[in-house]
Amino acid sequence: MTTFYKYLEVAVALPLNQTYTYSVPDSLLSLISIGKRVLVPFGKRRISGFIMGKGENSGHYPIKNILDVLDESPLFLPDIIPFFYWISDYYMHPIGEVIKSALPGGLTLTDSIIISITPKGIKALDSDKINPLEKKLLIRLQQGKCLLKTLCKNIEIPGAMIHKFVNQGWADSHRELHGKRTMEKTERFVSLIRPCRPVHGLSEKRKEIINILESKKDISLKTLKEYVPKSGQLITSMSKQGFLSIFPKPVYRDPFGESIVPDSSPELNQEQSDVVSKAAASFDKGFAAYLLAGVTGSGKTEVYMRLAAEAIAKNLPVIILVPEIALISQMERRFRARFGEQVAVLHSGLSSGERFDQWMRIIKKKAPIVVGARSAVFAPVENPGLIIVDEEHDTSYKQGADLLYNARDIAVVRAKLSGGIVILGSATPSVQSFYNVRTGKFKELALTKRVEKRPLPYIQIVDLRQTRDLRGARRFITQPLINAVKETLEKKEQVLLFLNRRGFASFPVCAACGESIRCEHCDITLTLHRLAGSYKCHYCGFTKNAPCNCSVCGSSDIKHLGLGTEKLEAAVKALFPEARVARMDRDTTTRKGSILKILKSLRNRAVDVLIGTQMVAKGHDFPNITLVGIICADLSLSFPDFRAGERTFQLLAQVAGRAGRGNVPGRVFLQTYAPEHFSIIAAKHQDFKFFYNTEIGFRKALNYPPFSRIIQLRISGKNIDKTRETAQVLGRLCREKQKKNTAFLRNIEILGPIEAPVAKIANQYRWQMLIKGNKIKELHQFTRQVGAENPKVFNDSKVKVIIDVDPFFMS
DNA sequence: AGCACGCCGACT
DNA sequence: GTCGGCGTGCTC
Repeated sequence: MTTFYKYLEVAVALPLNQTYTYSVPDSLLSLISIGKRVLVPFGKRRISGFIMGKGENSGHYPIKNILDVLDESPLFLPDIIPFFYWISDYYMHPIGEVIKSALPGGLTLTDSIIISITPKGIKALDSDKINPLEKKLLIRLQQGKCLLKTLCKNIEIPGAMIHKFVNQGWADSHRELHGKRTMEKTERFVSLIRPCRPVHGLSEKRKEIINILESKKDISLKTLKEYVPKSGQLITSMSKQGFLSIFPKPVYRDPFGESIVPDSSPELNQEQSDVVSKAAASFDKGFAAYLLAGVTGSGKTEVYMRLAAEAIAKNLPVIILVPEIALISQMERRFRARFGEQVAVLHSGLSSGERFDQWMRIIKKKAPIVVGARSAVFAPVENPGLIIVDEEHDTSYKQGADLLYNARDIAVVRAKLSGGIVILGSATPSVQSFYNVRTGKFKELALTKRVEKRPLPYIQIVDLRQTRDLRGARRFITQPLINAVKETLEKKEQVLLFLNRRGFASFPVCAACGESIRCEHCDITLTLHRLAGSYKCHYCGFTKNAPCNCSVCGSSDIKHLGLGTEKLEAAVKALFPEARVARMDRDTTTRKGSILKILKSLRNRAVDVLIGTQMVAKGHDFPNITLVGIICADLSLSFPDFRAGERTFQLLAQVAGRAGRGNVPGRVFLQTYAPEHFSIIAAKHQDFKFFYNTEIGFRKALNYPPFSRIIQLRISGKNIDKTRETAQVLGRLCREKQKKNTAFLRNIEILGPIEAPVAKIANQYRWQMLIKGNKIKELHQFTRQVGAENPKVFNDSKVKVIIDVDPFFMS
């Protein structure tokens, strides 16, 4: 693998749209290979960069030597580099930052300036010629050296004064590297140095230790101490006496807490084996994309596992993407039961060390199957032969910060680049993916039958408009639902109540003056969390003690309008005092393992009624739930986003699918103010095709995706006027650019700029603009040109402009 | 991103 | 007159 490149092409993790050429000193030549990090001089700094390949000495500028090679083995393989460049190009994101986002975190290092005091500075402290500010700085420095950045932030001292100190010789400034050089974990191990015969004459404890060490090559100090209690002191002294040695040894961090009983593959039904054989037939035959539309409970996971088995039998690595951690652990358990040690996992629930270890296991080809969250699309397998994206419609595949990629979309790209096959699975496919089936881009695979022939639940729509006048709890839990809950509880079966909003009340309003209680940093009302005794902002996290008086008129008479899961919980407890109620939302599941705890108590029948937000909608297996109540189906329908209908349908269909997964058929009550809305009707009939056919008509009429493509520009800044101004300038620049080019004028539509639906979040004023067109290439070209011609607008430190290609959330 | 260079306002 | 603000430009 070693590559004797004299010159290297290096990508640095900075917002720069190019790579840089470095030369390699002879001493480091043998250490070079693509995918390793190198430490390079960059301007006055030293930073880490990634080796992308062979560089050229063009002779146009002097080339610097790299300073060091930071990795023993590469972090990525050459085959993934075209994928990185594709992403950098498509999402208009600097290549170095793309790689940084793709790799496990904590690997980039930079150096920063350290300031320390000199003897001359200490002497100056005694002088009476210094002013109080200077004294303050000297006293701080006397306590120890300090980062320049921290110094400026913590003590309010102008940076210039620090420079003056350095010039006067009172302080010294030098650079130190930050970040870990290696992420390997070591533990202290003990081994015997020389045989200690005879052992008689030694104490019992010594004999015991020697016996253990003789039977093993080495043993971790921790384990040895467990075998021989209270031996810590003794081991140390034995090592000092030269009997044994204590040394650090790299250990592998095991993220799999418990071992799992192996399973064997069950018999597939006809449909499942058809799907498997159809997809498996295209292994080794180049790129192919499939949409696997399978109703809930149709055994998609088993299909995934069979295909994975076929792939690794052909030596093709497999990646399985699952939208979130709670579901990953389910998927992971099933894959590990089948494939054991061949499975690696990658998700944010791992510690950074565990994550790194899994990464290295994959790259060293010890685990051909990777199960993980969206970032696992970057898993360092070589030329993946099969990529599976489970619940492909799920919005959490879209990364919301930094590099704004959609893992589902780039999974298709990665499969294409590696000539593998990709399978997108869902019970409620996205409009985009099904459109790709209709246009022949994807092939359709279908699972229409539930395994063990479980019937689909019966879904009844309850029109909330008829019950509007009722007061109290019955206002949002209607009589038919109350009756059904009662019946279900009497039969000792379990109930799931779904409400997609957490907290107690989302709209606290003053009864005296009508003013609502608002966030101090966002343009939004606060939500009362009664259990926590506070009002919380769901956008920035701001909290305020509750109860509190109206900030405008001082009245203490606050009405708590708006419904959340906490209020629902209180209402259920009032209506069914003997029922055992549990709530599952972000507030009750912050601690690690709390989701599993709730699921466990549900399985053990320690809970009768589960109340939850969309967290409960996602694929969890609730075997004893026979009744699902959807408290308000319309909450997601009113979002100012063209995908609101799609999300609503998906959410409702998924929640309804939670009912009756055991042997008992389920019932669903779907409460809504819009019973005639097609998303609701489609959800009632669990009819994806009906939903699609209606929705696609609207998309076409309004020229929304999948018929068009969108690039969103998000403008945000602390200053209300400057932000508005930048947004408007940007709008004008885009329109002027458009006018100069007939193709742009014909093919591109510019919408906005407008103020974002939530105009301020965390003290940032927000504007947005859409660039819409039928060809993504043209949108890229247009946006890139506008960006290149107006770098000042796009790189302003006061007002940030974010480019989001294929935006998911329009608010 | 961070760091240096360079050009205008309020202080010794 | 200088110190120090931050706009502009560059990093192999």
